Amino acid sequence: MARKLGSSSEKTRPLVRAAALRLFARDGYAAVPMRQIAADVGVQAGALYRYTPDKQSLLFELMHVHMEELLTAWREVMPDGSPLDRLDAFVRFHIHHHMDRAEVVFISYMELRNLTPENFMVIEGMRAEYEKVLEDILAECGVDTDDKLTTLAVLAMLTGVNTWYREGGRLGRNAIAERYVGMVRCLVKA
Amino acid sequence: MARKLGSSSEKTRPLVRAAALRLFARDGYAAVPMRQIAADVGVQAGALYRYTPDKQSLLFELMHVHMEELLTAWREVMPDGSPLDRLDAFVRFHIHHHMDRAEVVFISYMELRNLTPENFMVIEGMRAEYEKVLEDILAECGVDTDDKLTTLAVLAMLTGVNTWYREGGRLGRNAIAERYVGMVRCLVKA
DNA sequence: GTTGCAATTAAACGATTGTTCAATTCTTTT
DNA sequence: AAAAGAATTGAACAATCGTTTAATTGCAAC
Repeated sequence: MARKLGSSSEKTRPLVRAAALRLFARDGYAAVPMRQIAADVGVQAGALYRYTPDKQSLLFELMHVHMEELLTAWREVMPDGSPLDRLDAFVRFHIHHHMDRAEVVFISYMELRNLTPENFMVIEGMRAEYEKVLEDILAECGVDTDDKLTTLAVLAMLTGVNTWYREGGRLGRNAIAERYVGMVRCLVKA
Repeated sequence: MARKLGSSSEKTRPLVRAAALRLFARDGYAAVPMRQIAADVGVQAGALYRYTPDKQSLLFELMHVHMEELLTAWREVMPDGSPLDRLDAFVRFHIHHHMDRAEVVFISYMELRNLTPENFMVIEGMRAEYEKVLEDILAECGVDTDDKLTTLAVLAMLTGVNTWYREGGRLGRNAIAERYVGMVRCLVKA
């Protein structure tokens, strides 16, 4: 017996999230009034509070769901092969993810300081977990990971794609990913 | 005949800038009330308007002065040697700058969208100019810069140091810079 | 069609925002 | 010491913020 989502509430909730995501990404969390999110959904401000307890939860849930999806998506894609294969796979995964989910990725980097301390710790923990994924792969590839410099440098390079990639550019998504694969391979061999 | 800076005004202006810089970097432009900047300086909110026409100008001037100093500082340091020498020098310059002036660098990346459109265009132009510096060096080094991917990847990698470096870490500033020099050299050779 | 509940509105709340300004204090000059 | 000017205050401004709530609408079941 499938659970029906017939109620208006269940149809509107995703719209609220989508509007918050779009506006937070465009103008920044602090600069977006609840009234503007409401207007985007086509509703009055008070109605939003049926779908979220407050503005902070709206931000936190966007980031939390995203980080969970990021971590589980990698676990599903992670191959069993050699360390170098895993590194290539990680680069492709990271690049594609950062192009496909540009808005929520952007928020997850930019709005960290607008989280309450408790919420920040949760997200920060998951971010560290993801960072550890790359660190372990690099270590298996023979990179010295005593200090995190190489790990952070590679991650910064890869994450940078999020700030400049726009759909319809000259290079296709796969071409971009392969270019990054090449660069990371080069860094690992040295 | 040297111009004296005896007036209270000329002594307070830098304090206002310093407080704004510190607070904008810590909490974000939109989250910092003028009253908090005033409190940091040890003054009432109204007094701030002797030193800045409005809050936006406070942000813009911080970023504008910074970008000007960044561009002129490079011109003074830029060596005459081979392209590869210039590349090494640029990496060292960029890394040291991003460690030394962490707060204003951080603001210049994070608060772009809180600039008015006119102010944004000014800063964006200077950012593009700085990007062009690296692009030209890479081109001279034989890197294919038809698309900006390599340039942006290198720049993102280098700029990343701003997010994790903290004074008193395990690695010294020079050691960090030389590690980045090594990585960029490796990327250029491939 | 009436009852009952879910969803929404419109208005209001107190707090806070950037900014202004007359009144006051401080500093310098004469 | 008096006068002038600069600097600062403290109060007020209108606007806007996140959030609450009583009243109203919309919709489903009987």
